[in-house]
Amino acid sequence: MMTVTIRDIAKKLGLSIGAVSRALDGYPDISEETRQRVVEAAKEMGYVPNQAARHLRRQKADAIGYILPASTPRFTDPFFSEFIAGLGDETSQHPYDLLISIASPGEELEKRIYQDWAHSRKVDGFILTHMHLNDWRVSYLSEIRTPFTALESISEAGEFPRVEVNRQGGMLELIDHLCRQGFHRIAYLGGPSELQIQAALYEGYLRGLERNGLDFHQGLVSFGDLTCVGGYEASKRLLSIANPPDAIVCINDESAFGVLHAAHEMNLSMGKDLAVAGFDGVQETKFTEPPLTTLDIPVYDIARQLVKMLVSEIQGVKIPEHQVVYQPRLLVRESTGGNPS
Amino acid sequence: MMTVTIRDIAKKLGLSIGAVSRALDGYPDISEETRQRVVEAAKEMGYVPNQAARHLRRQKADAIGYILPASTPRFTDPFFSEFIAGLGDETSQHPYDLLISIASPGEELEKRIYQDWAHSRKVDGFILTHMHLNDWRVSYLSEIRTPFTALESISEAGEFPRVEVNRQGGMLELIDHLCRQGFHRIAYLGGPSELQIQAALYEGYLRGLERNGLDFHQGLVSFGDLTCVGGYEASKRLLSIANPPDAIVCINDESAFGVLHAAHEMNLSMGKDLAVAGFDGVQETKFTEPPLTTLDIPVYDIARQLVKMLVSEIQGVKIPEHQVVYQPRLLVRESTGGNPS
DNA sequence: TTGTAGGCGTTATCAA
DNA sequence: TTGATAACGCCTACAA
Repeated sequence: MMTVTIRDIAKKLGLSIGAVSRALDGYPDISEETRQRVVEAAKEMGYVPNQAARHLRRQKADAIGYILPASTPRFTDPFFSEFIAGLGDETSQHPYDLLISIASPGEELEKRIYQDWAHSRKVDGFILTHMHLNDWRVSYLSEIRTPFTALESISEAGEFPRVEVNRQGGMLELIDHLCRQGFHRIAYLGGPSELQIQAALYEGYLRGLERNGLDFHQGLVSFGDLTCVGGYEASKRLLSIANPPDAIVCINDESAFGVLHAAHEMNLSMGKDLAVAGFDGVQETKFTEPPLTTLDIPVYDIARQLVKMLVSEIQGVKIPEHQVVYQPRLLVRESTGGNPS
Repeated sequence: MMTVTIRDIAKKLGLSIGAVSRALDGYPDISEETRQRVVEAAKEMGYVPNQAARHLRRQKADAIGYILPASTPRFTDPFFSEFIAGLGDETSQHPYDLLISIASPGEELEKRIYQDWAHSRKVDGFILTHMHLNDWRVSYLSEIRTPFTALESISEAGEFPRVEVNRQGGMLELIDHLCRQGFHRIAYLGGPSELQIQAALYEGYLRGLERNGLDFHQGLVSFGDLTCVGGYEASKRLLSIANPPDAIVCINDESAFGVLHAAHEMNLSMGKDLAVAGFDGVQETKFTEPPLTTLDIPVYDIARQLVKMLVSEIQGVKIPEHQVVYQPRLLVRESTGGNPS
C-alpha cells in the first residue's frame, strides 16, 4: 500500500503543496480550474489525508469517546447494542470517529481512561451514560474543559448539554396503570443505589404509591444489578416473603426477564397473580411469555441526539436544543393484564 | 487544560527533549538517575503523550477497527454487547484503541469506511465478523496488506488468522439430540443466504437429517433476518403448513425468541408439541419460557482471542495459535424437552 | 492566484 | 550518557 500524500499530488501536477492543500479543502482563493485538476488527481491517485498529521496540526482528533460501563465480563444488555449503533450512525455523519472502551464504573481504570483520552487528545469529547449521583465525571470534565453530553434522569445542577429521560414521570404513569388494573401490593426491583436512574425511579415509585393511596412496605423493595440473573434473584426474595407482592416494577427490561422466569418457576399466572413491568423497551420485550409491559425509550434516537449535541458543543456552535427531555412511552402488554397489542 | 509536552519537562529539568523522550520510553542508554527524575516529573506535571504526534512519527495508529454489521436501525442483538465488551477489554490490555463504526454489509458506505480507515491509517488492522461467502473484505484487505482477523464458520481458502466456530458440528449434535428426544419433523430457520454462518448451519442441518435417516422437505426450510421479528414471521410460515414441523432449529437465539412467541400464540406445548433451539447462548436464553436449548459459544472469549491474534499480527509476531477452533456447547433445556438445568 | 516556510509533538539518527 | 536536529504530513500566515 503506497501511501500518497499531498506532496505526491503537488509533484505530479507541478504545484506547491500549499496550493494542493487549499484546493482540497475548498478554499476560495484558488482558481476553479486548478481545483478541479487537484481534486481529480487526488481521487485518481487514491489520496486519503493522513489523520495523524491533520490532528497534530489542528490540535483536535475529530473523534468522540464512549466508555461502556460494563461490570460483569459476560454482559449482554441489548441496550448497548442499540445505543452504540446510534452513536456510530450519527458520528459517521459529521464526520467524527467513535472510540470505545470498557471500564467498571468507579474503578481506577475508568478514571485513567477518561484522563488519558482527554489529555492525549485522542478524543474531543465524551458521551456519558449511567450517571451516578454526583458523578465525578461531570466535575472532572468540566474542570479540564473537555466537552461532554450525558444521558440523565434527574435535573442535577450544572449547565452541560444533556438528554433527560423523565423516568420518574414514566414510573408514575406505570403505577397508575397497575392500580387501575387492580394491583395494589406493588414491589420495586431496583439497581445499584449510586445510579441516578435508580434514584429517579425509586422516587417515582414512592410518589406513585402515595398518589394512589398505597402504603409503603420496606419488604416490597429489593435491588438487583440490572442483569437477568440479578432480577431473578431479587424477585425470588420478593416473592418468598409472608405477604408477597401482586406486582413488580423493574428498573430495566433485563431485570424483568429474570422476574418472569422466577414467576414461571413458581407457577404464578402472569398478569393475574402477578404483574411485571420493565423499563427501556428493548425489542425482546415483545417476545417474552407473556409479552412484557415496559416503558419504552428511543435508545437509538437518544444516542444520535447525544452525538449531535456533543459535536456542536465541540465545534462551539450553540444549538437551541441544549437540553432535550424524552417522555417514556408506556407499552401495556399482557404481563400487567393488558390486552395483547 | 494546559497540555504539557516533553518540551516542558525538558525545560524544567534542564535536559534536552531527546533525553526526556528516551527516558520515558525506557531506552537503556539513559542513566537510571535521570530516568527516575524524568518519570517523576512527567507524572507530577501530568504529562500524557500526544497521540497524533506519536502516530505521525511512528506511522501507526495503535488502534484497531471493528465495523458493526447493522442492517436495521433498531438492532438490539445482545451478541454485539458481549462481543464489543470482549474487544474493548482486550484492546485496552495492549494498549490499543478500539474504533467502531456501523455499516450495512454490502453497501457502498461499508466499503468506504474500510478503505478510509486503512489508507488514512486511522487503524492498524480490522476485526471481521459476519463473513459472507467469498467476502470481498478478505481479498481487499489482503491486497492492501492491512492485517485482519475474522470470526468464521467455514474453512475457506486463504491463510489469514482466524477464530473458527464449528457451527456445522454443533448443528449435527443438536439434530442428534432432537432425534433422541423423539422429534423427527425438524425444520430449519436460517438467515440471509450470503452469510457464511447460514451456509455452515444449513449444511449441518442437511447432514444431520441424513445421518439420522430423515427425509428433507423444502417446506420445512425458512429464512429470517437474525432478529426476533424475522424469526417470528418465518416460524409463522413454518407452522402454518399442512404438515407442520415438530421441531425448529434456529440460526441464532434472537430468531428463536421469535419462534417461542409464535408458538405461544398458537398454544403449542413447548418441548412436547414443538421443540425449539437457538444458537449463540446469550444470557437471555436461560430466562425465556420455557428456557431455550441453545448452542453456546463463548462470544466474549472469541472477541478477546481475535484481538490478541490481530495485535500480534500487526506487530509481526507469529504466534502458535494462528487458527483457533471453538466447539459450540449444547445446552439442553426445556424448549427441546430436556430436563430443567 | 500561487509559492514558501514554520511548526504541531514525537521519535530517531547523528554528533558531542 | 546526553544534546542538537531532521523528519512524519498537513495547515496556514505571509510573501510573491
